[in-house]
Amino acid sequence: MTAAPAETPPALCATWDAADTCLPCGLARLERHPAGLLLPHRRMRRGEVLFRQGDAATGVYVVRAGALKSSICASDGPEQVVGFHVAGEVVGLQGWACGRHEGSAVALEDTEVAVLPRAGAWDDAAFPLEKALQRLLGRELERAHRHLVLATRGTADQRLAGFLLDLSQRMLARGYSGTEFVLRMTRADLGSYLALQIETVSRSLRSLQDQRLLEVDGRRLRIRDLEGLRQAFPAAALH
Amino acid sequence: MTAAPAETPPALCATWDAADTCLPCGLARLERHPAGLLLPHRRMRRGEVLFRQGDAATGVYVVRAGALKSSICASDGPEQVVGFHVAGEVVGLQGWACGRHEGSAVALEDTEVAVLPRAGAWDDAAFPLEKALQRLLGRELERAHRHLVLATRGTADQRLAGFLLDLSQRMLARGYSGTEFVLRMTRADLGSYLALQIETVSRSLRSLQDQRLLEVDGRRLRIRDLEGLRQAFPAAALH
DNA sequence: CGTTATATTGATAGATATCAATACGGGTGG
DNA sequence: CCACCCGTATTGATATCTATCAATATAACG
Repeated sequence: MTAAPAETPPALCATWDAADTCLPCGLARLERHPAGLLLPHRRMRRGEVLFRQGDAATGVYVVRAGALKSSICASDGPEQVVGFHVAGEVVGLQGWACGRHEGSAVALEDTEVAVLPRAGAWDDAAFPLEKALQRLLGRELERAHRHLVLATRGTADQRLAGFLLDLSQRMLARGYSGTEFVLRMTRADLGSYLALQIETVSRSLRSLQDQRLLEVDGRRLRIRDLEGLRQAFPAAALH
Repeated sequence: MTAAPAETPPALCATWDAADTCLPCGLARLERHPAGLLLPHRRMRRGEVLFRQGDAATGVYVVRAGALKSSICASDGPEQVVGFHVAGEVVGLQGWACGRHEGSAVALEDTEVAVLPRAGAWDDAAFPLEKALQRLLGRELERAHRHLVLATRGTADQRLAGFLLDLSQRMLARGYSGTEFVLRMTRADLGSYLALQIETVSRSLRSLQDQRLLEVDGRRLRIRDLEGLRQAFPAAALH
C-alpha cells in the first residue's frame, strides 16, 4: 500500500508524534526511554502469519513498515477480512482483552512490526499503557462499526469509494501520498472487506475509472478527483 | 424480548453468577459489598434514551430488566443498529474507552439499568473493574465482528435464522425461554441490524414460518425446530 | 374509537452474484 | 534470460435475490 513496493517508509516517530493515536506516541517515547528499553521487532515476509486465530495473545503489534490484513473465520466458514493495517497502525488488539486472538493477521507484503509484550516491563507511571490500550480498544470498536456501515450500505461503487477515501486519509496521515498508492491486498480481500464478489470489485474499480475519479493499473492506484470520490460516497463518511 | 411484556425477569444475581460474563458477576458482588454500596439504578420507559451519540460517557450500564438497542448514525446518515441488549447484558462500553458515547441507546420496552459510574468509588482490590471492562471491551469487539458476518453473508432467510439462534441462546442464558419470546424491536430495527429492508424481514419471517421452523405472530415468536433453524443457517454460527 | 405507526403482501425493477472464458503477471525453474 | 505456470484479475452473459414502489392490513396509543 506504499507508493512503491520496496520504498522505505518515512521516519515513523516523527509521524507518530504528530498523530493522535496514543500508543504509537507512547511507543516512540518508550524507544527513547532512559533505561534504553528497545521493543523487540519482528520482520515478516509477504504471506507470513503474525498470529493465528486461537493463539495465545502475547501482546499487540505496531506496524513499522509494510502492511497486514486481519481476518476471522466464522466457524470453518470462509475468511472474513475485518481490517487492513499500514505503517503506524496497531494490530492484534482484540487479543489483548481476552488473552487469545479471535482472528488472524497476515502480512500483505514484507513487513516489520514492533511487539508490545502483554506483561509490561516498563514504567507504568511514565507511560500508562493500560489506559492507552483501553482507548485503542474503544477506537477499534468504532472502526468496526464504521466498517459495518461501509460494508452494508450503498452500491458497490459507493463502498469502494468509501474504502479508498478511508485508505487515502490513512496513507496521508502516515506520511505517504494520499492520492497515489498500491493496494497491497488481493481483490478477494477487498471483496471480503466490502462484502462484494471479486468480479464486482473489478467492475466497480473500472466504473470509478470510467467516471474519471481513479486511474487503476492492477494494484497501483491514483486518485484523480478526490472531491468527486467524496461525492460518489454521499452517506456515512468514514472519518 | 422477554416472554411476555410485563413479566418480571428471573432473579438476576443468581443468573449472573452462573453466567460467564464477568461484569455482571462483579456487579452482583458489588451489591453484596460489606460497605453496603448499592449501584444507582435508572428506570426508563419504552422509547426513552439512555444516552445519546456525543454524550459524555459517565459509565456503563447493566440491563436489569427490559431491553435496549444501541445504534450509531454515520454522519447524519440513517441510523445503523449495532446491537440489542436484554437483561444481564452490558450497554455503553464504547463510551468507557474514549469518554464519549459513539452511539445512542434506546429502551425498546420499559427497562431498568444499573449504572456503573466511571469514577470508581469501590474497592478495586476486591473487584478489579478495569480488567473486567477490558475483557468486556474485547468481547464487544468479537461481537461486532460476528455481527459483520451475520449482516453481510448469506440470504435474508439465513441472516434471520442466525439472528434468532443468537437471540434464543442469549435468552436461554439469561433464564428465559429460548424457544418462545417477544421481539422487542421493530422490523425496521431488525432490518438495520441485518442489512435488509423491512419488507424483506417480513417475507423472510414468513418464509421461515412456511418452512415450519417458526411460528410468528407479530412480534411474538416461537421457535418450532431449533435444529432445522441451525441447518438453515449453515455458515458462521454466532457462538 | 379514531388516528398513527407498524407490518404484511404483491408486482416489478435493478444491482450484484454466479457461471464461464480469457487475460495478465509475478515467480520459479529450466 | 526466457518460458512456463499458477494465482490473480478482467470481462461478458445470465440468473437470482433483494430493493423499491404501492396498496392494504393490523396493532398500538391517546
